[in-house]
Amino acid sequence: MTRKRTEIKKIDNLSARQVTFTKRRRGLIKKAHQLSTLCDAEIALIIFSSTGKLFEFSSSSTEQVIERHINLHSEKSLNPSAQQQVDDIPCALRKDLSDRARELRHLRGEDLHELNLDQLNQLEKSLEAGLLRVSETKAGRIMNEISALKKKGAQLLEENKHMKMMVKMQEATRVPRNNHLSGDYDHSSAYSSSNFDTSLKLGLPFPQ
Amino acid sequence: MTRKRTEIKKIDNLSARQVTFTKRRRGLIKKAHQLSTLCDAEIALIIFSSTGKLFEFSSSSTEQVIERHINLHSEKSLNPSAQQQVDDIPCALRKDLSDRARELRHLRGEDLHELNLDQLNQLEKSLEAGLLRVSETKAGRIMNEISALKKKGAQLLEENKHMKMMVKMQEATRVPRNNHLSGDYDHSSAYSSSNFDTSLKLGLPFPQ
DNA sequence: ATCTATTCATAATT
DNA sequence: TAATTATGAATAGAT
Repeated sequence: MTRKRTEIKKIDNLSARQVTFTKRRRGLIKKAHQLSTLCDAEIALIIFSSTGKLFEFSSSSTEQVIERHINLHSEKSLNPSAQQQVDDIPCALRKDLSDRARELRHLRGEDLHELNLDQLNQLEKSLEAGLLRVSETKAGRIMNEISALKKKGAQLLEENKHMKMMVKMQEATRVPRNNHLSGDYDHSSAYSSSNFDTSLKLGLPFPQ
Repeated sequence: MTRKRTEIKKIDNLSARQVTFTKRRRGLIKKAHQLSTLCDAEIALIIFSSTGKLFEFSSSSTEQVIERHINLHSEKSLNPSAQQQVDDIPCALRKDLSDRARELRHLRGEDLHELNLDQLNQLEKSLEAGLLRVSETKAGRIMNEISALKKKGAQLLEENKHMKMMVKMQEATRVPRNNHLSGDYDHSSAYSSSNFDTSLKLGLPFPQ
């Protein structure tokens, strides 16, 4: 909303999207808070980022507002009253369960004969979107690993140099004061070998 | 926020409060919509006015977002095992339910931060396999539709030819035996027009 | 409801 | 990642 009029459609660039998400999320929560205070309204705001992270604001408690919302909606369908409690809930659960199982099968490419062409198209879109996100996440993860390894590598190189210098110095003064220097050598050796161990552990996240 | 800096505290004057509520509520919902669109976030916004009236916005469905919110919070608190005896089956069901919900979210590319690189690779493979199957099924379905349409087209062409011949013959013998031939013409016309209807219906599976 | 002066939010930039 | 700034957007008060 500044420097340039912003078109309201998904921001392609990932990092720009993340920055905008952070800024606008803050702004939105601020406005929600202001509205609830100024006008004495009860507000719940639930935000899941595209990476699945949860952000929420509530004037009271999110659970409380959700409960109020659910109550309002269930009042419409709450007449066959009492005896369901033990019986009906498991039934609804079962329904949910089988719905999700079916959706999972479809996402795995099973039982596709149940679907018409429109549903297949929709499913294809959903799979493509999911795949894209997974690939993006994986790429990001890998880039992080690589840069961490590079950093570690540079660090090790540095330590290597240092060690070589130590060894050289030691050799230069080898014959005189033999006992003292041998003690120094052992110490630096133990130090560097423990560092190599650490680097090997850091390498392990790639087991393939 | 204009004409004068507004202090964020409850507006005393009732009508001023109502006016502000209306204006800011609209603004808030607009911003929520923009955020969800720009950053591909899943958002639910629930607003109860001080008079108890409900206003809501959701990028998908409020129920869906609420469910996701509840799932996230209930997964954290799932250890106390003892007192379940009667509740045991529903509990197992619930576990199943949330497991499947999680798997579905992952397949949709949500909450991927929960997964390590191995799991991401596995998920990617699964999505690719599913996508392949869906694409193949879709392609097969489309090829079938096309060949059915072609067949129908050929059939219609044949019938067309036949009709033309009939008309020609009729014209050649138009003046004599006028009544009889007119009856024949009507009959074949009705027949062919019903066939055109059939072909149009077959075309419908492609609504795009 | 509409208008406008002003503050606020934020896209681009650093 | 965190500030800064120029400008578009929201809105308080007036009509």
